Amino acid sequence: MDHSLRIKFDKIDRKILEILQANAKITNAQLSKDIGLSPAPTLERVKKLEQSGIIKSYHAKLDPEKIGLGVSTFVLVSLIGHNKGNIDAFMREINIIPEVIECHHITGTGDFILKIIAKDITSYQSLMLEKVSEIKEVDSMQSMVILSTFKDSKVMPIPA
Amino acid sequence: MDHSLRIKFDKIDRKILEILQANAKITNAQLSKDIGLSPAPTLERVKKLEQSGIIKSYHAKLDPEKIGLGVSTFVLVSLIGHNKGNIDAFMREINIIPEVIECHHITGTGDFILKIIAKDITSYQSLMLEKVSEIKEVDSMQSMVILSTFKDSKVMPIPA
DNA sequence: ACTTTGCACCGTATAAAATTCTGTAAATGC
DNA sequence: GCATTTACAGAATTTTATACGGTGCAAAGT
Repeated sequence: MDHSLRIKFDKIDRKILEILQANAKITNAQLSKDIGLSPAPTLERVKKLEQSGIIKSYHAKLDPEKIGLGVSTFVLVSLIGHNKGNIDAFMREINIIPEVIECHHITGTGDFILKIIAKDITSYQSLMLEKVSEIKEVDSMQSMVILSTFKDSKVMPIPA
Repeated sequence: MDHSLRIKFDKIDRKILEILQANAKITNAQLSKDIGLSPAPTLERVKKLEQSGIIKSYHAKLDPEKIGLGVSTFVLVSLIGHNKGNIDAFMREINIIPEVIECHHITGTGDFILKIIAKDITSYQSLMLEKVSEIKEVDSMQSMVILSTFKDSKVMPIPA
């Protein structure tokens, strides 16, 4: 059974999605020009894409450096047990740490991969020691510090 | 020398940034209410944050499943050489692959970590075989398939 | 201590944008 | 072929963003 309801969208919708991923602040008038429709049906399509959940939300992207966030990392985490209870407990703890931006359950080496952002190495260290490694379900961790980011695209390629 | 020009912003600006990260589509009127100012200076602050580069851009977040993107992965990549020429060549190749959403240079096990998104396992496989592993600077790769995503916050914590 | 300057704010007016409404044409189903 | 539905355009309306003018406060200088 397929829970993720397949909503259909055509070539025009795809173009709308591409444009809004790259630039959410475009006016409806400009968007309508770009896709070759009048404003009314353009807006109608956007609303439909929002209501159907294809467009989930809109976000401002900030410059981490300029807001004083100098350290970003990926952390591979192994749990002591792999049962659902442990995973749920871990998730709950992770969710209340704002510095943990992402948390994915993965195959391979570890069990989870986290993306963490902090002010500097010092605050990163205390975050890890006092918060993350204090979670009792956590067995081992391996940090990968981001030296530089070459690509950080907010535009997903939409299959035909 | 500090290239990342430290722009100063106060408590109100911080609140604006938090709100716009979580919801970029908020109206200026509502935003002004939330922060306790009138619309005019609120807009002024937002514009300043945009011009200073603290706010880089605005993006629509889509539901990957609903646009037919069922497979997301992190890939650790080691290069054959670690000199600048090799890294630049690798970056150029990576940049033209739309399925590679992110590319970070990291410390630790590998040299790079990529985030890749694809339609299904089949298309992921052919992407990896025909595009990524064809890049001649690539030595080894290790894929971690995302089974599920528990947290994907677009809100960074802003240090005081 | 007083003045001056500059900045951040507010209320209002204007311009632009989003949204709604109405009618029309094309596509779909019977 | 006719009825029904869907998607569209153009115009009217409402909402929102933006620009302007004036006010108070705080910091800097005298």
